[in-house]
Amino acid sequence: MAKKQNVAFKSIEEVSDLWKVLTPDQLKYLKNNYVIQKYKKNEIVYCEGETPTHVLCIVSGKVKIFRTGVGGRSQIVRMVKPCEMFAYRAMFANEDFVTGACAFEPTVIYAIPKDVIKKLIMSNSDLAWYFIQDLSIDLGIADKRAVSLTQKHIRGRLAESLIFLRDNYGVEEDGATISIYLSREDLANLSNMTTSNAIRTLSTFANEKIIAMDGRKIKIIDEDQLRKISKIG
Amino acid sequence: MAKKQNVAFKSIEEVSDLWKVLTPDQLKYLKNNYVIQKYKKNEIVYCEGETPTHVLCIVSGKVKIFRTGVGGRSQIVRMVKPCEMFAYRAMFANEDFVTGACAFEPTVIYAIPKDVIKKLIMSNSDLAWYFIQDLSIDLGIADKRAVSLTQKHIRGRLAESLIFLRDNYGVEEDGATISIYLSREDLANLSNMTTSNAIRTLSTFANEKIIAMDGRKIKIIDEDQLRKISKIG
DNA sequence: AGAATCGTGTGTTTTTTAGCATATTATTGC
DNA sequence: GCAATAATATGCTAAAAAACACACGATTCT
Repeated sequence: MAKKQNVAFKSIEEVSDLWKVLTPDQLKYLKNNYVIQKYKKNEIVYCEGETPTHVLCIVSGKVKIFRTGVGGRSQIVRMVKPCEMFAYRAMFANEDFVTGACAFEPTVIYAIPKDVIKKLIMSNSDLAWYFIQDLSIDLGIADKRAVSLTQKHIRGRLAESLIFLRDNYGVEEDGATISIYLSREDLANLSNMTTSNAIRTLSTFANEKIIAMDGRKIKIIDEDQLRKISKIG
Repeated sequence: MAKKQNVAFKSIEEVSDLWKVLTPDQLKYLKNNYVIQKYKKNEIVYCEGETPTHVLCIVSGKVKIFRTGVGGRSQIVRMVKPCEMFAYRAMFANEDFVTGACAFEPTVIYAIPKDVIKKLIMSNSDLAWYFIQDLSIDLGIADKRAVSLTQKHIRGRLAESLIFLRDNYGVEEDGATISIYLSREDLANLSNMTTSNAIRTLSTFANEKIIAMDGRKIKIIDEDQLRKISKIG
């Protein structure tokens, strides 16, 4: 805590290749009109029910998008990593947020006001096409996830989550440890199960030498087996 | 079967207000480039794994979008009614279909080739914005559905489906009978339960005077109670 | 018309998973 | 450094839902 961190962040056009489709004038307009937001670990970015005002783009850090269901039980519906955008679904649909967002770790975000992003989309068809593609990909993921989460058994759902985390966040130098450390509760909320069952099933996987655990670090030992468990459900 | 039906269908700009955003030239281009498809009851429109070639717009009829999960169990992920479009998600995401589509009843569809709709989107920002909105709305519905389907109990899920069907397809002249007749199996696939449980729970609702049934016709008698059951899960 | 198939309805059993209780170990705050 | 709190772990019980079995009426097919 001694040194005040005052690192220069990547500029907005470095964060995402997306902005390469903008004309010089459009890029200038964007650069004059975004703001930087910083969030601490476990800090809420926005809440369910709020009205969206900005499209958000992660510079560094990780964010979970969750929805509170019956009896306050929370489900993680998406996870966002650097260079990815979020908070645009509700804005584009002209709705209030149906999900909340919370930083997993210290996170830096570029926030682009609603009217700025809308003007850019309406004046740049490549940018519009990007969002159409992005939303279409997300909707496909949501459709697949809904079926997995409802039809697979606990082991299958947890295996799928572990593979998802590995594919999305990558692994550390050892080539096996998943590069994101989730609490058992988050892992449960991502896999549609109770925390107890997440803990229990992780232990079983460890006993079966499919994974190894060290606190929140999870190392995938037998990926084939994990994929098999995910597939058969 | 005696008379050959050769009714003139609504023209494409009558089917959806969407096309009002097109310029006269764009509308002409569209009208020169779509084809009509007809499907019988229970006929497949497209299969999981196929490559999309056309955006589809329902003129008349009803279509279910489903996904086959673990052990061949089918889940209905969306339902489409007249004036609505479908089959565009996979196309825009540049993926093969992750879902299949099947006509509930005799259905007439206008099919717009991929390159035609893409050209129109790229040359008309209002059209692009329409699809951005539409996809955003669908993604919100998918997010909410995933949580409902996983967290609510059988009664809550079935109640939610019945309300969804009423809100989406409306009611008949009596003001209570839902204007779509699904098999018990489809109702089960929509509500993430087995056919037996759909049948059983419908009977329970009928005994509790929340609904009344006559074959596949379902009449909602106590809407407040149904909404309550859906809400508490 | 009769056989076969399909959709519907109902009871019973078994599996899966949530819920709860409780212990133990980390982490955080003062 | 120590108390308070949160996270992890594990066993037991109860509830929910699937699976299975079987009966019956309505359609469809030949």
